[in-house]
Amino acid sequence: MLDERKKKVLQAIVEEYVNTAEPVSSNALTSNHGLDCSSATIRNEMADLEKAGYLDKTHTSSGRIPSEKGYRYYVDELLKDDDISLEEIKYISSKLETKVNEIEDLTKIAANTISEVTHYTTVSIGPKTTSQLIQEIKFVLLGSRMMLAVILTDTGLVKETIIKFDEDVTEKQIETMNYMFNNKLKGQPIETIDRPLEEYLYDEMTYSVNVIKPVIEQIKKVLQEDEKIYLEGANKAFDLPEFNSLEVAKNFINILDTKEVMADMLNSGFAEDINVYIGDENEKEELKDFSVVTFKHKVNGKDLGTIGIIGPKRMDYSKVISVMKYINKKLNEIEKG
Amino acid sequence: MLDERKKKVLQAIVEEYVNTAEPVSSNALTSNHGLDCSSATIRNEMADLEKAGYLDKTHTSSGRIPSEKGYRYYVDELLKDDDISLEEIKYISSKLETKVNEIEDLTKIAANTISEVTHYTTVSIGPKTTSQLIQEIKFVLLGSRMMLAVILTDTGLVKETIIKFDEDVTEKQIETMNYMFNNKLKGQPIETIDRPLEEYLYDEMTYSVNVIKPVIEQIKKVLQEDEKIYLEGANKAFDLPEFNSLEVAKNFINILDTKEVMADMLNSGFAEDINVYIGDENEKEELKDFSVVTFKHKVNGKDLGTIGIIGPKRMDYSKVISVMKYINKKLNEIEKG
DNA sequence: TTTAGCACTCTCTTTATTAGATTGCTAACT
DNA sequence: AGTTAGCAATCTAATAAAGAGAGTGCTAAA
Repeated sequence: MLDERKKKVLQAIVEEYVNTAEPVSSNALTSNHGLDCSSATIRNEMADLEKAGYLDKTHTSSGRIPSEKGYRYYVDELLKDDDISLEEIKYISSKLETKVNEIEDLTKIAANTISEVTHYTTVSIGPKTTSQLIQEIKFVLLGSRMMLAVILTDTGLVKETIIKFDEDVTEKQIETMNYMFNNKLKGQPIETIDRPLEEYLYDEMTYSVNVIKPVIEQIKKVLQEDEKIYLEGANKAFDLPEFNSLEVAKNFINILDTKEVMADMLNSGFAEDINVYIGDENEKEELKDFSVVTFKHKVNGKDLGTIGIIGPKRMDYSKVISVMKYINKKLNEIEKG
Repeated sequence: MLDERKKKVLQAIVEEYVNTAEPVSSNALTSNHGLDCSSATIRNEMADLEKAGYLDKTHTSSGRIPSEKGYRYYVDELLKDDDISLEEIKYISSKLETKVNEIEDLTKIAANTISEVTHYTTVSIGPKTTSQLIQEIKFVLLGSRMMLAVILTDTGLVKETIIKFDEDVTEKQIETMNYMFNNKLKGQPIETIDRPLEEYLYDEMTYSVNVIKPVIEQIKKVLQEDEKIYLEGANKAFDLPEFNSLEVAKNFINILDTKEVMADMLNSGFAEDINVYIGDENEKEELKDFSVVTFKHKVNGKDLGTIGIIGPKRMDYSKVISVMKYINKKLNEIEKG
């Protein structure tokens, strides 16, 4: 357990380092941090904190930087979650009040807003289709060989897909098919579309496989396909000094380009709605030099998508978490009001 | 007019520089380029080419690099447009034969293929909605306060949008509205949805403005909204030596992040189907240090989207153009066959 | 017209030097 | 026992100097 002064010193070092990106010297802490003692005393405290693993040095005679353990302690114990200005509140409110018709757009707007306010790169993904129930399926004939299938889920998600046929189909065929599909799938989880069901549909349908097959395949495809990942503010990272190394910059761009890493990151286990992964805490090898904060965006318990911030370990955790909490609150207000 | 040997020297320098990214010395050209003369002779030719503006030096005693004029001459006169290997042909063919139901997907696949084969970053955009005719509009009621509008254009593009109402609407209302909209808009260019038309619709419709207004607004919005821009292989640029400068790298990421620059680039005037813009030839200030090759992808004269390659001025124009031409040929074959 | 030869120029790399920042430790102070 | 001043030791980062290497331009000969 850290005593009060050690906590203060650790907090001051994290905040100072987050601001300046330079190792923090004992001298720098004597003023403006409410630590009423000399630099020598702070040096002693720093040495203790380093021994305990909360601080690191870049070289023997450098100032200190927080270690991952230090950041973790800061996030768990010292963080301010109301680090948000009036201007920021205004900006966020105005952005979120934009009317949108599709859930994914709302998540995108939230991700964009977070990126704008925090100056970090964000990635976002829509709600997971698996785990949702099919509420209704509608077929709309477009021309004689093309159809649109619309699938509604219980959480209000709408999925559309175009289906093309190799032969002409009639309104009547479409209607029958639509009835069959709804009959069988309504209220079912999306994973339901499995082999037995497919066989049932093939059996029941009296007409050509040329018609029924593309429908099943395309619906399966659109329901199973990975959600699109949206990126915001990729360029913002390049304003940070840690990205002045080409290797880091290249690495970062590579990560953002690898959709699987991003998707796994956003979909990984959520004990809390807001999760912080610092450096090595990230499961993915590629992310071990970065910090990630994910934010599962829910309204009334319904999953509406996930937003992730990727930045340096020297991230302004207070700002990021304050903004996320405020956005969460605001979104729930809007949805209910 | 350049004599045969000067052409050969210029061509050799462009190709050598494209390969190595190093200024080309007179010595490097004496072997392997079909130039049967000494380095001193080549030095004389190089001096002439430099005076004429086709070559540049990085410093007084360095080898030569092509100037923008040099690249332009190469592209116009010396380019090979069959610089494509059997493996590449096979790879491209297999990628393009993937069945797709939506036009935009085809353009995306083509852009992805180009990026994979050339190792440059590509951006792509779907067909322009303006300049297309509305073929049909379908309304589908989803629940009691939500509707899906599907708009078909003459080129086979399908646009969908969800519309939400503040009051309950009936199937019958939707049907009437659908009839009115089709009656008025079928066969019309998309720009048709203007003030007078809106007024006509408001007048004709007997029911609540709460119903008709969101429909018109949302349809207008979806038809006018900017096409999405898809990016492929942003990380590939970082393997090129010209991106070893942080400034250039940052610049590049900034450009890719600025959707307007990309959209303007892809939508700018097309005398030809394939257009090459070298450095300063780019209209956009941001692109003046890069080269861009755009490729308007058409089948049977129908616009299906545009793909652009962004890379260094030291781009492998022969490879890029060969690949584009082959893809163009292949896409037309597939569409017709 | 082509080529060999060579001085000249410029970059890039390596090494050395120096100034500056910060720590850790010791000893004195409260 | 905790705090502080003082100072040697350590390391970085910036600057300067020196030398190797690559390539050109020019002159004069083939």
